[in-house]
Amino acid sequence: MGKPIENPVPARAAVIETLKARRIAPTSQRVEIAQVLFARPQHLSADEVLAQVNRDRPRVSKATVYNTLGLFAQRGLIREVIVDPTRVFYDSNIDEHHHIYNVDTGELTDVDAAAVSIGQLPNLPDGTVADGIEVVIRVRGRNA
Amino acid sequence: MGKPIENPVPARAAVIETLKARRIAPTSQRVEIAQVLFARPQHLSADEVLAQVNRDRPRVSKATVYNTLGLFAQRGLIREVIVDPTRVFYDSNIDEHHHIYNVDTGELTDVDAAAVSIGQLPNLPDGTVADGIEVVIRVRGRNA
DNA sequence: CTGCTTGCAAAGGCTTTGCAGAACA
DNA sequence: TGTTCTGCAAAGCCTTTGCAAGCAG
Repeated sequence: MGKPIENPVPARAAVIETLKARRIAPTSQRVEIAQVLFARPQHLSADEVLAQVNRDRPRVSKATVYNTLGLFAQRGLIREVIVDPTRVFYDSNIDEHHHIYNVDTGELTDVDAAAVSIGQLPNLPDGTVADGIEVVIRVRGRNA
Repeated sequence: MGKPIENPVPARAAVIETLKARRIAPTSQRVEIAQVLFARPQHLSADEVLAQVNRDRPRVSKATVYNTLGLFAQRGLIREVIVDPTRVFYDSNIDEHHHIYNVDTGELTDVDAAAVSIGQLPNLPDGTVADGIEVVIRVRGRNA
């Protein structure tokens, strides 16, 4: 017979390796959160992550979700997307890309980096170094 | 002698015209707020506007500042800049341009639209229309 | 043991809201 | 007099923090 139920999206072992690679101790809570995030490329608010992680039963507290998302972002595992003044989105896709933000629905859509060509960067203030470029195309419609 | 103190930056009359042009009733509070905003192109948080308007004496309440900034933004008189999860900046310059945001200092700098060339836009989700494009270059340094 | 983690609850900071009184046409 | 606006205070939301208990090495 095949193996019993396994690989609860994505493989726990793979997630643990990812965390270790960034020098993040793979505690059970962090692994749970990472599994939700890396199930697929997506944009989730802290609250959505909290809800998904604890879908069936309590696993991680709110404080830990916030701390962990902050840690992951700081370590470059995920990316913070600031487009909505009411909440921060965490993007599990860290490949260079941009976003379309639907102001009416709150929906966030990816835009391939290649789809938006950016010319030479302007001069940055002295003493500063670029930390990232984000292009946000705001749209409205449908449920306007 | 010259005229007595006048033109408290910018001319009250000009501001009133600007408001009327957008069909905003020029109440004294709105005019006070508009004068602060349009004294020069700048980026201010609601709290900063509140402080400047009431610099010498109470003129406008916090609630009215928030309501008014929201109204001005909605009417296209100013622009909301979402780059910091802790507060919204209001930009009194509505000409097409982008921003450099210093994550460490919270400083916001303008980037001329011409300094960043954007290629053709990607396809927008159906039923939606572009509402604006914002390029944010995050930098860190100096007081890192 | 010693340091890192977690969780609960409280605190915080920004913004919105309810509603009564004021202002204006 | 009807409508719009303002201000105060309370409420709301998302996020952070303080601190004691839990865990891992």
